[in-house]
Amino acid sequence: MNKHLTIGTLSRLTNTKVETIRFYEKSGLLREPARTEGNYRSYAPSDLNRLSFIRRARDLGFSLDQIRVLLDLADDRSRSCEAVDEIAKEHLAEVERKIADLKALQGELGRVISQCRCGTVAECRIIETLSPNFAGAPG
Amino acid sequence: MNKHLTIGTLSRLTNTKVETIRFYEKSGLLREPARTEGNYRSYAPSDLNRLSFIRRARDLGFSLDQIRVLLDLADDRSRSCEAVDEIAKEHLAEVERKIADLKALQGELGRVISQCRCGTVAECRIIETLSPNFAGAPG
DNA sequence: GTGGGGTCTGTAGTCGCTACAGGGTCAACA
DNA sequence: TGTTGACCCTGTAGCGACTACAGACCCCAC
Repeated sequence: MNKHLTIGTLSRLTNTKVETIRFYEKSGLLREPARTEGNYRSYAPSDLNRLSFIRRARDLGFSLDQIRVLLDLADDRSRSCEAVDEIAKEHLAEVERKIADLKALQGELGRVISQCRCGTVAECRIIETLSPNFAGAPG
Repeated sequence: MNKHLTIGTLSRLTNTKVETIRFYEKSGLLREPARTEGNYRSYAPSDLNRLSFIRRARDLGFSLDQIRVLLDLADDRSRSCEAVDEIAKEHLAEVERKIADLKALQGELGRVISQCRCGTVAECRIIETLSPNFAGAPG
């Protein structure tokens, strides 16, 4: 029984496109796997672990750079996990910044849209909001 | 009195980098301006209007494609502004989708982080959450 | 031996800029 | 008049995280 996996199998198991797996390899997140005689990539179970880790971290919105660091940290199991905590907290802070930005945007867009009386473009409050003060169409 | 503006002046007036203005031109959002004898771009006030419009729309998060359409619509002032309204509403809906996604992420990240006892990586709940079920470090 | 699926490498596209390199232009000042 | 220095020009490459080809090769079943 051979435990080695083709890239397609890995792709299905981790719900990751084949191209993305190759991209992770090129980016240094996955090491270069062994090859079959026909030059096909041949993955070990540990590669499946590693790719699953990457995908979960991506689902949580970590950048590839952050994941690179997390993977390095995860390899040394005796070290303190402070650094891990810090990356996660920094990421959470950024997510919260984005939420705040988008909420402000949501409010502004909502206001603009609510003023639209759906007449002609000339009366349109959306276009008006976007146009500079000295009146007239932008073009 | 010459009302024509250099790209640098336009840049300052609209708080847009010079490279970005040239990029908008190449992308077809701004038409190619007249040139001076020395081959400098020479902008008319209407270009200032148009660029201001683009920048406000960008601030509201509209894509360049959406802005292209909005600019076209704004040019025909007698038409109904329904299409404008639709673009804005679609954009708002997307902003709201993104907020929902980020909030879900925020919750998940918060939960993961709150479980961290800040011991070693081996005990780290953050790494554990990311790692596949069959235990062990990912590499 | 033929068909169809999988895989290979390499390159280019996405979005909205940003950052150069390597030159030309122009106004002010010594 | 020469020279500085700010501004401008074109063209290209980079960012992040993929995605989508083209054109070839491999492998298995029928």
